[in-house]
Amino acid sequence: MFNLFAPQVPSHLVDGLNPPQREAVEYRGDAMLIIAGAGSGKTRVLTHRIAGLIATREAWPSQILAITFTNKAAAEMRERIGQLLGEAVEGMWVSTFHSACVRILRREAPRFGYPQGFTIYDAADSKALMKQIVKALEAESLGVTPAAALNRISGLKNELIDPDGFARSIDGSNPRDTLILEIYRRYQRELQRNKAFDFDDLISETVWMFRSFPEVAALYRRRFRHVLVDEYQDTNHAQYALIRELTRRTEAEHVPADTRIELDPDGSLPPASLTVVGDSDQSIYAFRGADIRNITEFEQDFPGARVVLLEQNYRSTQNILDAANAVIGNNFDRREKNLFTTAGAGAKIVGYTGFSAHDEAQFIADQVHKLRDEGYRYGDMAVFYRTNAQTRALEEILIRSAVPYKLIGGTKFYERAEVKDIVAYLLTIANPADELSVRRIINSPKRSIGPATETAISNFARENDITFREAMGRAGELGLGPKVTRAIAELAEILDRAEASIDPNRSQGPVAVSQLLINLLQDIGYVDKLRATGNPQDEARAENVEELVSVAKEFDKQHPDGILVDFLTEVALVAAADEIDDESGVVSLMTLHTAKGLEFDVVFITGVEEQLLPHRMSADEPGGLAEERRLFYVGITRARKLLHLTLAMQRTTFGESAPSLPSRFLQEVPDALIDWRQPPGMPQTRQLGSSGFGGSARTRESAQMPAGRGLKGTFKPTRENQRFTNRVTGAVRDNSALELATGDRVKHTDFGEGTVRAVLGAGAKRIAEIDFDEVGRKKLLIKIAPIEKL
DNA sequence: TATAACAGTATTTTT
DNA sequence: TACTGTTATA
Repeated sequence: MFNLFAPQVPSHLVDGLNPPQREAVEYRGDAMLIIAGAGSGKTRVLTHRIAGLIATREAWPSQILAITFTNKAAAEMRERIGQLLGEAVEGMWVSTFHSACVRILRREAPRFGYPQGFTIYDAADSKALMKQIVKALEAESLGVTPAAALNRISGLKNELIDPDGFARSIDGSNPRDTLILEIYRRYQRELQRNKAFDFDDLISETVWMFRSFPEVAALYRRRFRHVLVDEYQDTNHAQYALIRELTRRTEAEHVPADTRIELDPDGSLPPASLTVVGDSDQSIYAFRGADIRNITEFEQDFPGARVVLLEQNYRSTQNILDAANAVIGNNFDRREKNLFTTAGAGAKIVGYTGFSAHDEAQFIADQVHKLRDEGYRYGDMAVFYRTNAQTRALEEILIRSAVPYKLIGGTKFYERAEVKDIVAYLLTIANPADELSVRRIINSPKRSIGPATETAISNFARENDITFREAMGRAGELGLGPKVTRAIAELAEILDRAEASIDPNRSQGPVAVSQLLINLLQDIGYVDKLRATGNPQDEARAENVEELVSVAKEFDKQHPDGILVDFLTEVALVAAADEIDDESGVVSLMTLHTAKGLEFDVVFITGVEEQLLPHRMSADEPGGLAEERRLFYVGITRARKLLHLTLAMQRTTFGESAPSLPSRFLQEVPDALIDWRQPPGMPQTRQLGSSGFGGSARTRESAQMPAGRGLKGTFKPTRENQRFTNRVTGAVRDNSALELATGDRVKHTDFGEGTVRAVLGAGAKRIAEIDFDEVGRKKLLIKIAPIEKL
């Protein structure tokens, strides 16, 4: 037997670890699977393991590739390793799958006929492209929408099935499949023509590249001797294949000549060591092609792999863990695992049923204020929801209640039209072949270049076998009117100038990204035109554009040698969770998916209702319900000290209000663990059943709750519902002129009459603290509160 | 070509 | 509700 343990990992890297954690840090071998329950200290194990490899000189930093789920997690891991080693580590790759692949692809781009500045299409870009194709093929009449086609193609790419492979797998008798195939072919052709990759391509094309160029793969295999992958349960087949390619043995014929690593007797380069960390119970991305088998079959895939189980939880109280264990225990077909802690029972889980989504939100706002008074910071609290649509009511109430918050994800900064416009300019400059981006900017700001003109340019380009962008440079030959010709020529010149200014061979050296952006904005007059309208929305847009300039400035500061494509890569790959700023003292709002990997002292899981959690759409997907349950489990296990489960009796979708039922998952949480501030179900119903809502504890695997004694039948918006004291609406009014003083009596549209206790802040941010006669103390933003002085 | 008005449809989750 | 796409009109 070889010595499978490290030559003395320094004690400060293993002290204080429990035995399995310690094993995970010290084990040496080709493959290790760390099954890490929620909160079991896996980040610690991973960072200590990497630091150990470097400290013992078993590996140079540059021989390490660590894959995380978000860029933020990557940055944190890098920093923690630096702290453990007492110095910053250079040359180590810590990044997401996508970032790592972009890096490789850009470096190797010339080998497969792509420019280094190739464009990365985000979901919206892909959709725009797909819309054109679907329209051209009239596919919609056959029931193939752009979204459906993209979904299908994404699935294929995740499975590493290219158009030819797909062609082989279908029998041709299914017209729908034949159509999808044609769409897939055209879609890839367009991407190729635009010199662009979509998100899925980043992974799959890297795999293809490695397979087509074994000598290139060998370079990376030689370099990365230790590969570590976090959140392994959420890897899809393409990502799995990528890992396999990287950790494969390199045959002697492909081993680079100048290799200084010790080779095996047959001249081959032994495989790199692989460490993966994951938890099947937290797999929530099956819809995106994540394949749980990657983790469940790891031991077959990598014979001799060591498996380490981390079950001790260092995050949550026992009550929270009991709830989590009970819920996830309802998923059959899983490896038994029970989280435990020595932290003590802790507070009970708080339950609350609102009359409406606004009412639910009001409870959260009140609770946030109360907990803040008890010493929790805003930044230690988070609100989770299943769908982004739920944010509306939450935001309305939080604003009105003066709760500082930040939406994580959702309609992101980079998805705003004006920001996309400017980014499209930069994309055009980096990759003139990207016609999608050129077309996006050609008439924005308005230049009187309409569809007819665009077609003319496009035709001219085709006839002369040049790109759309090149055709613009020959505007004079298009035979268009003088005004339009000048507009096109002018834009082409602006772009030429911008391209020239970042030419690395330029005598003064290339201009910084932020300077490029500033010059460009000057040239096109984008901001000025927005400001000129006097429309407050356009003012907000102008501010967003300026925000982008600050982002570029910050980028220049962080990466003094960074070039435009680096900036664009960063922009293309920002993840929702990357936005979280730990220092800012505000409550975080995010989806349950975004919450993965994070933790907060205080957590609110909202909308714990049938049709929402589990979501209605999951009902007819195989395994959908189990995945929803894992999502709920992920949410529960984010909480360190205090967990809230909230729901509403009725919820508005599409502007239509409909009654909702408590989630079946609520029944899975032992009654004794929940302190219901406002239980679901009617008072009468409550006396009948033990768990507080209609029906037995029997859980059906259908989307509907047992109808018999469910709320649906008994619920009427009448007298019975009077017990919902906070019947909150989203009402606001402009109250900026209202002067309030302590002791004033006021009347609020939702809360009734009350007495002002205190007025805090100044100007637009004045906040009144009011004791309402019926519903207790509330904080309100005076500017928009629907109150009047009595 | 640009804009306004209207009708129809869509919300699951995301790198 | 809110956004997108289509159509009518300036």
